[in-house]
Amino acid sequence: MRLSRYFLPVLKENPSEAQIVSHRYMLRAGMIKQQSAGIYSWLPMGFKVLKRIEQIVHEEQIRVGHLPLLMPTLQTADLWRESGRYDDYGQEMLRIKDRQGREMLYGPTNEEMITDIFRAHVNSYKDLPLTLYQIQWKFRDEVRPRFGVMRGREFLMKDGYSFDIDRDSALHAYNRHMVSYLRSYERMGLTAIPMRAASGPIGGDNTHEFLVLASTGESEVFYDSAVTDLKLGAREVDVDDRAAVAGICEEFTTLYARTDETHDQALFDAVPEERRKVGRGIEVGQIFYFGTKYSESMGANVVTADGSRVPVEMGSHGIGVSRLLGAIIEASHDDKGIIWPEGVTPFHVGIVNLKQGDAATDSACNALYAALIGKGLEPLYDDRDERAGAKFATMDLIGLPWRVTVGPRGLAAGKVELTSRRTGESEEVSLEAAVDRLTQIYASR
RNA sequence: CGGAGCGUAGCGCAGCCUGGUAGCGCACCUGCUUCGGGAGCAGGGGGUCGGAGGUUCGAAUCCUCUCGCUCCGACCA
Repeated sequence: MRLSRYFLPVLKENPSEAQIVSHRYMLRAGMIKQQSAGIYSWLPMGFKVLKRIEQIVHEEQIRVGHLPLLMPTLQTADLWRESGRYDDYGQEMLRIKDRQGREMLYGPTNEEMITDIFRAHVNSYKDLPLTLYQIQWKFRDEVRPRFGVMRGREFLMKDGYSFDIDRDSALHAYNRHMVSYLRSYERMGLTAIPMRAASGPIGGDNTHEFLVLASTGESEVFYDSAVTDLKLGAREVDVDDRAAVAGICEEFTTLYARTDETHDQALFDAVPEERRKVGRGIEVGQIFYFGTKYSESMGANVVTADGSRVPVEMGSHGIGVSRLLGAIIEASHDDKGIIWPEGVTPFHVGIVNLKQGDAATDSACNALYAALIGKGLEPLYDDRDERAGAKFATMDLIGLPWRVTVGPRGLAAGKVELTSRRTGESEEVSLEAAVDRLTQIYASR
């Protein structure tokens, strides 16, 4: 993409409504525009990152055998009356009447609807296990939306629902989700720690939240610092191997890590003092096993091998996709702007032409641009007629992990400059070497 | 929902107390110079002062109502 043809309305000054760094940078980098309290338009750059994150979530869900589908944002009140949650959910649920006076709602979550789909089409244990998920917009009429996309009213969420014949199988689904989530977050460059959580309005007793450590987080967290060293990495996991999957979960949940809701001071005190940490975290996902809470109230039964009918065992599992943008920025920025991890960056590399209109730099930039595209990379070429400082400032703000600087001085020696946004380190290399390096860097992503 | 604020040009703000021609910086447009970390000079365009009502010869300014937004708290992916 050539910046001169892109839509990137960057702001020099901080919008007054933005208090936390991710919100400020998302506004300043032209990623979002607020339309109303807690409701945002996603401008091209923001939309691009949102789609990258969504793509990672999809890939990791599909990798473990979960099936994508899409349910509507609007639901009928009837469905929610069946589960009893229509009256329980409270003011957070946005209620709407259609022209016939029928009561509708903008879905804050989809347990009822997925259960309705399930009971209509699944009758036998032979169809289990089954995990269906979607990535769809939700609406929760928060009392006090804030922090930009971190606590919006409208937000994009991955919500998945698992159906199993018995408790053991359901717990395996729970564990499988944990592993899949861990890998998703790692691909986004995040350290997200699973922490024992309280269940809230969804219900159920077995639940973990995934927290990204950040000083601006809304939850207070207590943890053994050794958990931050745990990595899933590139290890192969057979998702049907219950023991292997449970083993990974054990590895990630044995060390003490809890939010203030479930904090147990006595257990915490048992952690070696130098590893005992108290901090704040951003919740970016949660998994629940809730048994037959919905299947019983809504009659989602299956026939077992011996011919009896039992309510299906369920779990639900969510990732806050739009919130992740905020969380990633909170976890990865400096005073100049965002620093995107390679896994989610909107463009792989920025090209800065220091002397736009100069025949040599223009043609070198064009060649570089074409070569990168030829390697399957997406460069953002700043071809605006701006001074060097303005171009650097824009690149730093929008946070592409790599920058290639092309100027007459270096070019005279046949060199361009490859700079890491994260470390600020530069190396002078030939144009071809820069392309090779970048190709290598992204080969594994 | 309790408490506290704020709505003046795309963004950041001043002006309001003490009513009298709507301003500044950034951004934008034109020209010249400049050109490796948000350039300089000159010129230019853009605002129903959130909305409605009232007081007044006259309202951004005073009064009433209303809408919107933000912050702190309680609640939450």
